[in-house]
Amino acid sequence: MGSAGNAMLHDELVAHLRAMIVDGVLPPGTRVPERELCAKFEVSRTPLREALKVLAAEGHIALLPNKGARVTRLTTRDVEELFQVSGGLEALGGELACARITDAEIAEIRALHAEMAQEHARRALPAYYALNRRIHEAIMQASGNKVLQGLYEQVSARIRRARFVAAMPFDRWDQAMDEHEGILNALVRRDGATLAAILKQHLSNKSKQVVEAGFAVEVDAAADPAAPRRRGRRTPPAG
Amino acid sequence: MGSAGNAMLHDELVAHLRAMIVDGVLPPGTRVPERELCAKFEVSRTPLREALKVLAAEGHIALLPNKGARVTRLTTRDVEELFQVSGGLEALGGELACARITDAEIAEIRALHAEMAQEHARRALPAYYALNRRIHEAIMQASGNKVLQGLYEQVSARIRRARFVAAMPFDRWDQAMDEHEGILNALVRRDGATLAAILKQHLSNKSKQVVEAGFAVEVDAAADPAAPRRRGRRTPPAG
DNA sequence: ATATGCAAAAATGAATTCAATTTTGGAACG
DNA sequence: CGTTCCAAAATTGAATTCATTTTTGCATAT
Repeated sequence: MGSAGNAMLHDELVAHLRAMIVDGVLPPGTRVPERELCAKFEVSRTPLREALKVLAAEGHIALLPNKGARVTRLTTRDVEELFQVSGGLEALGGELACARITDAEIAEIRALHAEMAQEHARRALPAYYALNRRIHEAIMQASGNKVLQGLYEQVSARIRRARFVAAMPFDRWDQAMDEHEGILNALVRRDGATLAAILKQHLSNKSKQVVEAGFAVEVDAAADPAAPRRRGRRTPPAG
Repeated sequence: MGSAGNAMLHDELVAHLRAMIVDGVLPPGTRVPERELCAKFEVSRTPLREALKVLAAEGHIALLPNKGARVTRLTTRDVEELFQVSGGLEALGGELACARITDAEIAEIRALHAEMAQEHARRALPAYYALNRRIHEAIMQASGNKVLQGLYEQVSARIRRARFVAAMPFDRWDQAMDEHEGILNALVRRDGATLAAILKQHLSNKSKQVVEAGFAVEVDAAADPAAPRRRGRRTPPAG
């Protein structure tokens, strides 16, 4: 058997493949090399194909009949729609959270917020993003609604696939930090309506920034299926 | 081959199974008889199991390791959470719809509303429900956000699985109709904030009603897995 | 030299086969 | 009479096999 045991197989496979897509190991537009992955994971095609169906249902890959699986490419419209939905989900989550969040949970978020402010001050973007994500997830957690958390995670993963980490103008970054001050404030005051409004605006602003930045800065050109391929042609003669 | 041709197989299978679950042909808690369904649909286990994985990812069935698939049972908490999320999604959809809905679309919704009022007046619950659903879907459609529509459809399907059609007190029914008057009004005025608020309240009220009514009135007792089974015991001797 | 056509190779979709776990039926025992 | 244990049957999870479609490589014709 494989070195990792076999107690999971299907679920692990789905999670692993999803991570590969979300983290950009399989860039948007790439064909999913079924046989390679089978070899890599040391499983047969059956569980792998089951995993592909699930990921297709989640919107991460497209299944073209008789033409294999491709990592879906996000259009500008997709990104805008996803951010809109994320805004709605986070607004709801924030509102619910205000009604039931504990002081301990707030303290934890406050600590994350302080850490994030530090990273903002030293212009450490990846660290800032990691903490930013943890804050938003903590608020969702505090909503107490598992269904909501699940959908948010789904939408978040789809958004995260567009790796727009690179471009973040300083003025926009400062603005985002200000918005987060407002988020923490509203949370402390348990002001659900205000928190919801700020979160929605926050996501809307983020959407604008991402779209304006092009949001696809780090796709691998080699993975572009639109690139023309030569067929049955050798290297041109040198002399 | 089968009488239905084979151009679809997988997708059709998923849709068909999902419909069977949502429509209550496979009641909550029932084991999904894999072999029977294979015979019924005239397919092998491979595509059927792929469909089961997808439905599991959508939350319609639970996959117990080595113990088969079961149609998920909705707890009271599940219902409350699903209605909360649905309220959030519909609020967002209504808000977006107000910003872009056309007069023609409003006219169509107004017509549906009038029809629904008729059914309300004559106390025809199933017809009322059908029109009610079409109205909510039309608003979502008018939002212009495909991602939102998809998630709403997913959540809606999960809610619809609890068939609570039976119990609807008249006073609550009248109240729901009033709320729908408000919905139509806000839509005509393109008042997104108000529409969002009404929709959220509408769904919250519906949730309360459904939970209070028990929301599981028509589950088949024979499908209850909690029922104790006898093992290796014959009928007791009569004399 | 380029374009067209055809056969070989590869990839996909689904059925079948195989191994392992769980459930069932009944026999032995207390 | 009830309980426990074990073997047989059924069910599940995964690998392999088979048929079909698509893609590729090369030969041929214009």
